[in-house]
Amino acid sequence: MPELPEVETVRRGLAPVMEGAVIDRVTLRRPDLRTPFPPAFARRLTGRRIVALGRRAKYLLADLDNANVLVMHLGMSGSFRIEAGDGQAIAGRYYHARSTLSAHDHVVFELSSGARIVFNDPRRFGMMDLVPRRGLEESRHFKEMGIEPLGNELSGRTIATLFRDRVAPLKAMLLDQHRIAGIGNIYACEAMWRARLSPTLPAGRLAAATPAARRKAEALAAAIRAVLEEAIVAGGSSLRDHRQATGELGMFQHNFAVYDREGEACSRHGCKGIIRRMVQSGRSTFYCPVCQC
DNA sequence: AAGCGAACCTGGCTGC
DNA sequence: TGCAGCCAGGTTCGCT
Repeated sequence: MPELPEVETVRRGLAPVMEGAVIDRVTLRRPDLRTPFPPAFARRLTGRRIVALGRRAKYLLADLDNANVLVMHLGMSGSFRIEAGDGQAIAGRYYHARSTLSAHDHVVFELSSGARIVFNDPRRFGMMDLVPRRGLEESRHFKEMGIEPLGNELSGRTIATLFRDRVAPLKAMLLDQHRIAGIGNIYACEAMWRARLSPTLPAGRLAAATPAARRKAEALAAAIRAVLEEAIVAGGSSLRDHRQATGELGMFQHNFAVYDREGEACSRHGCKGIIRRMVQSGRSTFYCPVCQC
């Protein structure tokens, strides 16, 4: 499911009920997700107050009052849902009533606010870990992680530096979390279309010392920033199963220019192209063969 | 070392 | 209706 905009949407949904709440009880309904839960995971969380809920790339970070951070990743199919007692408002809003847990509800957090937070993940590519706040940046999840695309670092110059001498296709570089972190298959396709760049362009070409290359790198940086920001405003993209933690659907899928639109007309003004699908490093790439060159 | 492909796991959809 | 095959928003490992 979730790329940066979906994770940010989930964070914004969870923050009002999690921040300031104490974790009364944690239930693990299986021993692992993609990786095992760390030792004594539930016990170490119990009784802790959640100070803040943050995000780094596609990771959610719950800061705890004992200087540890609960690190969570949604993988491909992970989602959170917020439940409350019947008719009980939390932080001024109503949530779904408590439901019977289903087979893929793997983790349940019961909070002092009365909220119950359920993590569901059919494919179990998600992950949870507990890491000391000091040294978080050096932990295995974040040590090699690339820049935050909505932060100040992203620019044409940065892209040129990150892609210099790389011969791999642009699409593969955008998916490489060690360079820019948070972009996934949908937003890589959408950003390349917005910047009118070919997915097969050797990424290093954007680092050439020519005005044209500089313009392309700037266009790509602007496109990445714009598409991620617009998607966040729309509550992310709901394809099969992504929902916001509040249960609402994201709406950005209606704004896709290329993703999952094979065979449709390119929507760029004046372009007569037909959207095509190709496979790059095992993933579908959607693009317009006419205006992305 | 960089760049691929495969693997992890389940469910939904398509076509026979 | 049943079943095989393919595809899916991510990450990591292992092979060239």
